[in-house]
Amino acid sequence: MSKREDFVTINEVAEFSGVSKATVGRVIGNYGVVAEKTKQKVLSAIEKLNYVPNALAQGMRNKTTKIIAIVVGSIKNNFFTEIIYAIEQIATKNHFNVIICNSQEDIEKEIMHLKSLYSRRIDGIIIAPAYMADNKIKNENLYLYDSTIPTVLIDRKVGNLNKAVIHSDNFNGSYKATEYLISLGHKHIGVIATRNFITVNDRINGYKKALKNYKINFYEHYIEAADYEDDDSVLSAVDNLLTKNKSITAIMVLNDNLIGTILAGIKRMGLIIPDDISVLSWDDNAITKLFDITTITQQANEIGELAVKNLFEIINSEEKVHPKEIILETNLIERKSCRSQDDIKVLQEVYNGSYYGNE
Amino acid sequence: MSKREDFVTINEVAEFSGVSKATVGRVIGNYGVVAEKTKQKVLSAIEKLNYVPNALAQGMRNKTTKIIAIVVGSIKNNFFTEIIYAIEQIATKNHFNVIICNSQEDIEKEIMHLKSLYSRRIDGIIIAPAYMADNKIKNENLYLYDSTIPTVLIDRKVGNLNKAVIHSDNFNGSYKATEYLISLGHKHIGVIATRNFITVNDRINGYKKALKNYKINFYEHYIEAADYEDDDSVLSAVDNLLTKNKSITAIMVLNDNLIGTILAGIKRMGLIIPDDISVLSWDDNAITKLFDITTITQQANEIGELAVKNLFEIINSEEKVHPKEIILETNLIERKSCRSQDDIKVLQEVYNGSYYGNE
DNA sequence: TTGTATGCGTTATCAC
DNA sequence: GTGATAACGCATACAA
Repeated sequence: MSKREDFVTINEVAEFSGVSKATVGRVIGNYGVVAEKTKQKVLSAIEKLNYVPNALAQGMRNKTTKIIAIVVGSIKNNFFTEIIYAIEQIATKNHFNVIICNSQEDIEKEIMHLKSLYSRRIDGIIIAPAYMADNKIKNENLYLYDSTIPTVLIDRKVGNLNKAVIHSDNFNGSYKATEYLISLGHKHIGVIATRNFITVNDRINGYKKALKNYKINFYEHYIEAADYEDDDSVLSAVDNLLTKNKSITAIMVLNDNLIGTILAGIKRMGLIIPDDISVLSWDDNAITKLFDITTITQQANEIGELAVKNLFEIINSEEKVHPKEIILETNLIERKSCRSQDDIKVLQEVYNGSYYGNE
Repeated sequence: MSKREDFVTINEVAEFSGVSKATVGRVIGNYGVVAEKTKQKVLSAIEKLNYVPNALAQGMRNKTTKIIAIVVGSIKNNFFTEIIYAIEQIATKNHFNVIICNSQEDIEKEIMHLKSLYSRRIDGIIIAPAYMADNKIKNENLYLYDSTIPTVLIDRKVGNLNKAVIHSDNFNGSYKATEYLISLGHKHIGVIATRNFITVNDRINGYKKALKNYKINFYEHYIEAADYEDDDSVLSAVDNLLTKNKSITAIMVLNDNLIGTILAGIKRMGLIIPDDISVLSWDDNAITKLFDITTITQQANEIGELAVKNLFEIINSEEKVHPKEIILETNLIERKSCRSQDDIKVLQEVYNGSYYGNE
């Protein structure tokens, strides 16, 4: 690799303006005293030479890099993109740069990134850890997660790391959603979700809890797994769920990147929403909006904002440990994709003749 | 701000293993000769102390940072996200970190970012410049764009910067799209587009050229501007276009982030696609797929890949100047949102009785 | 086979 | 008011 040696240094500025680099430093750093005339000489030299201080050298000297990093599972995921956006906005305002790292939900890749970030001595890390519900951080890597670099976890909490965590109330969000469907008279509620993330687990637990509280049977086969990167797996999840379980009247979708394909699958089966099947999704996006899908939303923007703000708080604090858990409420946005079962009962009774049978 | 001074240095490793730091350096850098026994001592010290070399110091010494940056208008935009994703993938494979910068299509912000990146002495920059068709780079900032830091421009070409550029063939893509609509018999084709980006200009020019070639009148009022961050502006663009110009039979949408709202607007007016109005969009996303919208696609992933690959080529080359223009073809994905006008004519003739009138 | 010494570009203390 | 200089952590030429 070719090395570039063509950046102007403070020495060249000093030479050009006929003073020592100490004086140039005083002008740049705005400290000490400099004669007005000297100052002007230096400033004009800086401008003429296009001098921009070397941040690496500053970093070494000052022990601060003005860089934070954000590590997420995928930057194609809407939820993360919105979080990153919020983080970048605020970081920039504070004159920080943001390094993005994509773990692809792979722990090895995540560790590789953390090591690289650690070596850069960045000032802070925001991470949505790629840890599944059943994973643990290996001892040999613990120093990367539990370093003295200020760290904020988002979206997912990891074991007993003593770090600030910011995430949605997945359990209650799902509980509310299930409760809502139950209130419409649904008793057979299917679920489609991706793999074993902690967040998804919480959502499934919320669903189970609601069923239990309302004394509704839970069936393991009402839950179908799907891989959002594989459309076919999503389509066949819809197929399986609805053909094997004829009594299902509503589907809860626990991940936002599934809804598009699920709608396509439902359409393919010739079913109408909400007449034949009710649908409730997670997170809001162009599709849920356009199709008037009732959905549970997370405060992605707020998660991002809170993450940076808390990170800066930690960076600026003298304390070493900052345990803290912020749990954000989810919202149920009621639209037109869920139908009351009472209507259907009426219809069925009409159809069966029993409704007017009493006349 | 609290400074951290708790990172293990090469000196501590040396001390711990009872050798000089030069020897530690030899072990880490895998150069020179080290006795096997010494090597083991050092390695175990590194592991015990969790030593990770300071990349800042390495950067100063080696004059390379292993960081590249990507500067785009918005990281919420699908097109850019896909490009960033491709870049991040390849950069990581090459042990580079990626800094993302969001210019919000604001030149001042872009310059601020470039200055910051310049100060970090990063190894390369990929930028989608925030320059409108009529903008020029001020002389005082030219050094930021025309620095010796390897640079690749994407999506948009800027004046006469002697840099590698990678972008889609917007002109011909739009020409093809217009031609396709004309071939279906459309003569009154409306356009909805965002503001004055060079890319959009090219697309409009392609549209005009096609009309001209097929001897079809061009009307300025067939082009409506809309702001994708303002749903109302999009809705009223649809409204204006279709109520003021009753003869329009097809709409071309020149930016992908508009299509969702435009579909909503069309639906609101009670129009059916493609029976009442044909729609052709730009870029492919969840919505165009779900609604079977015919669209022009750009090779976003390829643009990202080519951008990094060319960037690395420049980084590894001895040459100083790398002018180059790679123009990627767009594809017309024919789906079901555009209807042949012949069908309609037939229908109209049936309706008017003239079709069977000759019998 | 290993150790010593120097420079990368800043910042800031100390001396004049 | 200004200049000389040390230190940050690493890589490596040179010495031993």
